[in-house]
Amino acid sequence: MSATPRVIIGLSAVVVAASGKGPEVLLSGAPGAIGLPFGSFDPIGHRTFELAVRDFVTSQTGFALGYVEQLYTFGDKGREAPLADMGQSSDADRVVSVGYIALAGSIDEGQRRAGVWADWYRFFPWEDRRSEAGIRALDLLLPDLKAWATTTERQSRVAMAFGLHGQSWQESQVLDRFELLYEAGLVQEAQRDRAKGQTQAMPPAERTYVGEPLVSDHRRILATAMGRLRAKIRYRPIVFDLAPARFTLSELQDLVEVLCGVKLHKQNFRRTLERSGLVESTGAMHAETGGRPAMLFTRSAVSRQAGATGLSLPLAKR
Amino acid sequence: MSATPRVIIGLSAVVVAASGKGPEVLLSGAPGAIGLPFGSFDPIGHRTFELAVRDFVTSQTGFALGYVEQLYTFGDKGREAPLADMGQSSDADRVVSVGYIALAGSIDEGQRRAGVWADWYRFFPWEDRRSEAGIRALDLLLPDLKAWATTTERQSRVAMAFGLHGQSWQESQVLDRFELLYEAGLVQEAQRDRAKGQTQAMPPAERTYVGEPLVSDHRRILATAMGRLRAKIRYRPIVFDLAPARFTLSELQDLVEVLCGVKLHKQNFRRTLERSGLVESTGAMHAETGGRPAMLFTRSAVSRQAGATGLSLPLAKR
DNA sequence: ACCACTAATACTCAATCTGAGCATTAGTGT
DNA sequence: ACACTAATGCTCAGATTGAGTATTAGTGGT
Repeated sequence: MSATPRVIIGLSAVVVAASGKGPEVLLSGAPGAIGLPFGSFDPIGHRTFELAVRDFVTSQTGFALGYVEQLYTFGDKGREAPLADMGQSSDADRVVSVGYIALAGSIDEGQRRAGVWADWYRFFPWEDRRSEAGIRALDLLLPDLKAWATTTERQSRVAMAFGLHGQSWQESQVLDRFELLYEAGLVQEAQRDRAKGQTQAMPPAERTYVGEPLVSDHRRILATAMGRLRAKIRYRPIVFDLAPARFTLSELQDLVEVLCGVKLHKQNFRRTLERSGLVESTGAMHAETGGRPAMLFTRSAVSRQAGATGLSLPLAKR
Repeated sequence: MSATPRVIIGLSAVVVAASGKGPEVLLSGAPGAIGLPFGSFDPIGHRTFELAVRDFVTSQTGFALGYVEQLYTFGDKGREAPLADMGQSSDADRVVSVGYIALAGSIDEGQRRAGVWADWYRFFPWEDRRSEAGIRALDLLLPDLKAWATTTERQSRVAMAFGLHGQSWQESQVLDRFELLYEAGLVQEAQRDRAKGQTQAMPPAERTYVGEPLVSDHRRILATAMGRLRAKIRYRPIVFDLAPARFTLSELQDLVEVLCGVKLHKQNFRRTLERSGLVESTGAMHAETGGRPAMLFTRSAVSRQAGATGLSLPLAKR
């Protein structure tokens, strides 16, 4: 049994930060081969995965991570393209990657410039239902998706995932949507992975894709993270790990909206939020917006307790 | 970098089935060294983890799994005791185990006897808040827990996890509770893991423990699975993967109660359930209970859709 | 000092959901 | 026909939501 090829455990981290305008993820790699921060797990040096993740993210990017949570372990053969720059996996090795989500809190311009951050909607334009660009992105994809959906099973999956035919758009089904686009060949990774088996490079595709690709299966990992984060907002107070220490309710709402890609009903958002007891007002005000000054809030002690719930998301009408 | 010790990927499965009276998990191993079904992942033969899990569970136990979901990847050093019967990991190897939950549906007596099934409350008596035995189990532990909680931080963790001081009992915090008991040395694994480093075996403990131990960190894996399952019941219609094809609402309620270890308010349970549209009545009746015959229901098409929600759990008063 | 403008905050109202019970059946066994 | 036992039905008040309308308290000119 010792002739088995090695298994290499890679760790990838989806590090999310909120920077004034939106959710941004930390990237690494050279142009053309951009991916998530990725490190390999050293069975001797690292006692736990989590420590290893904190470790390599900090040493690669200088950030100290706050909240860290294991995401998923990706082990499918064939889905990952070889990571060119790792230089330590031979063909015979099997790379299994344990993905982590980390929330880096709210970062300032300085920190922002220190790392390579990108708005996550660059990779998933269709996930932003608030912007014109997002709506347009989905409109571009839908005809092709529908053309691909030749069976009823496919049709119903598409309808569910993308909220067609009266189904509602579920912001957390990011992965389902990505998987469908992948299967339908509408994201670049699909073509790349198909080509991989062959010796000859495929001719460059005619197709212009919507959304930028990432190295290996990192876009899938990112989709998983987005979905998890969006779902978790509803049942655990994690937004506060992305928000600054003091914030106005509008800022918090903006943050949630941009993470979930949807518009919320303002008055109802504040109402449920204040009732929840997750925030408490500091005395201070914030008057930089040109309107009535807003109260500054902080997360309350309640929000730090183990069983604390998340936010309700009162969607705004059309 | 090629001198690294090998990493071995183990797969462990928490296979849950509902057998008339309660949730049962599939076990394997010899008496005294009971654990979860465990297999090691073969990087060549297995294309995906999920296939590997289905594969080894079926070959080890004869069951075909239904719903399968990845649980967590456990990689902490020191938490796992060596698995005696694996015989393929040398001391230098690092075993990382990817845990899966699988729901085996509703099993009959024949299937039940074919495998080694155990009521999961054998390992977590305190998790059953409906039975006298469960209440008593917790009462036995609380004094020791309180004695251990010397700092305010510990006290508040204990209070949160076990629903003391007005905090409510959260059925899904199974892992938090187990971790606290472990840290407090109130479960057998704690003592075993501490003894592991030493050459001499520790003298047998005087203490009588509440709840049976499992091999390696399998009880922790099981706790994770229970927590996940209990939480998931609320937001995804997974109960139906444990219920028989046709069931009465009382049977379904029983199933949920036993999984979550709490009593529910009957009328309200049926009300929300019927409103949810997750079930639909077959015409048939079931009259074996000695009372008014009950309508037999099935899960509806809605309950199979991607975005379908779970059940609400209207707790019954004291 | 006064006015227009812009967000932030306050209130309202109806439609739903929930928590708790009380009341009515439709079988089974005698 | 009668007692018993679950399964169903119904009711009511209190809390939560979805959607708006109505007031503020600053800011930037004039």
